[in-house]
Amino acid sequence: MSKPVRVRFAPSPTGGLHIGGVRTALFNYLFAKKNNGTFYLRVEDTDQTRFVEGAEEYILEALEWLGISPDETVGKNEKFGPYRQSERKAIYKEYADQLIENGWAYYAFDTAESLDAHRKQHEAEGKTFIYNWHNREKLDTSLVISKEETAKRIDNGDAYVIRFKTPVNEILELKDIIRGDIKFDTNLLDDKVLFKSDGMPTYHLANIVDDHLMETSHVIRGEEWLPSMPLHSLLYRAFGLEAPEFAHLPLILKPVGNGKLSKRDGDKLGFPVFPLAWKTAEGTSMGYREQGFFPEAVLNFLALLGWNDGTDKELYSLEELVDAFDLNRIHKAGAKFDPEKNKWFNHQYLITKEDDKLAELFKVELSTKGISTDLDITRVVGLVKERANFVNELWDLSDYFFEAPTSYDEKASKNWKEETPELMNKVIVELNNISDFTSLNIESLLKEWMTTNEIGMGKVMQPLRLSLVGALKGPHLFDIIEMIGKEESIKRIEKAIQTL
RNA sequence: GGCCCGUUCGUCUAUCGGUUAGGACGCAUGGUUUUCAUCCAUGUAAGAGGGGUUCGAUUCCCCUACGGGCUACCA
Repeated sequence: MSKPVRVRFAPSPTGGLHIGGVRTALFNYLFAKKNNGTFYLRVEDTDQTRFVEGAEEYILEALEWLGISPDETVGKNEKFGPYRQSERKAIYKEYADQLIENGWAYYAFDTAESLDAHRKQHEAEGKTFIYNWHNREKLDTSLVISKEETAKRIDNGDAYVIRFKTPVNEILELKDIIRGDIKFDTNLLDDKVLFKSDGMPTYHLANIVDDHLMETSHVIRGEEWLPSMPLHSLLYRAFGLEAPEFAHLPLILKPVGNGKLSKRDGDKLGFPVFPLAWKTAEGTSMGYREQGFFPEAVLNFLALLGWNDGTDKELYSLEELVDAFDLNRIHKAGAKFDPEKNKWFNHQYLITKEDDKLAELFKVELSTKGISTDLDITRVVGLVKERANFVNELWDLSDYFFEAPTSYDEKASKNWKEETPELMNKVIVELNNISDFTSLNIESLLKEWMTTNEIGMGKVMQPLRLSLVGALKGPHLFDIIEMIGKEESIKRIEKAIQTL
């Protein structure tokens, strides 16, 4: 256990970073920091057909927004660079050749069409086609022709791939940190393609070579990779290398219905599955950032999806997560994504944020709305923030501070009785007489007036709120009166008298 | 179809053989706020089924069911 901890997040730049990928990155980050190790990012772009412009930049930007940027990656501390697999082609070829040399791999000349035909035929007969020991010598491979013949075909330009020669009759007993011991029968494995005819390695080869060269100590990845673990383990053996430790994370499932969370679910169900908005030809998928989520809240929620430290604690800063994190305490089963709880986390972060920090964010909103004001925004935010889940809800919760109501809530208007206008006119008189126009003072003077004249509080307070706010909602009424001022308050009451 | 992983309240989860099966989200009710929200209190609701092992199983083993993943010259 003296080997330094080095873990990686290895996404493919094929689109926006999915929320499941974010969690994988987070758990890698937490594990690295917990163990004073290194968290690096490697770009797995070996499939040129699926490359998407801008995806790599998006991933880095997303991690940066979340505050879990890698220590090493493309263009940053390239200790074992390059960190883009497409730029490491020559390395993989060397390793593939080494495997051929040692008899761990072979050339296969089958065309995609002929393999397809084989599969279809097997399917028609109710059988499964597996490319492995039981048929590899009946197919078009270097195993059944001479070295010279093989070399000749390659020189001729015949398209070939390099396949792994999976050993036979062996039960592999592998260990996963989260799942414990897992057994695989090598006879059921297929001879996976390691090196493609386009000169690029497949994921499997590149992954093993790079994890070794980049001195990876632990491979923490999604459960969808569990079936590849025997192949990867065998590859390490073939290279005479010690395998890193493995931990396969449970998947994040759809909130409703069956299956794992997909990129399309978010827009369909009204919550983001991307950290940042992601634009494609078909449209833009919403992002956590754009929806007003705080990165801390997203991380906190994600961390608790499938992991907990055994206590009842739920709110963790990133530092606290690092401190408490333990791979062994990750739940084995997949977890359904819960948009409601996700919101709750954001609410928790919002109400504990300092008012002036929130005010800064809110001012941006206000200026895009073209609102200019002399009001103390920090105080406004402080008065309404506990009603909000997101910064972008602040406006709807506080618009009456900035603009007089243009309509009155229908239900609440029932509180406007026949005698109300007369009462409200008296309130105007009282307000006019107050010189020290502070919330506390207004409150005590008005209440005093109501008690001495034996006027029921409800008869005054409800219509008054309706006049000023337009509905029966909002913070302490006298705070509102002080904030908008004597003149504006009276104006609004007069308008209500006319309108209602 | 084959292989692998999984299964505690609606959801996220605690429990490492003996508990009134705990917490959180959600929902409901009550209190506070003569508003709304916050907050507080209370309630709601769970060990997939069947076999074992054991004095005793949610916990260990097996079977079934169900859920999930993989099964490409994609990652």
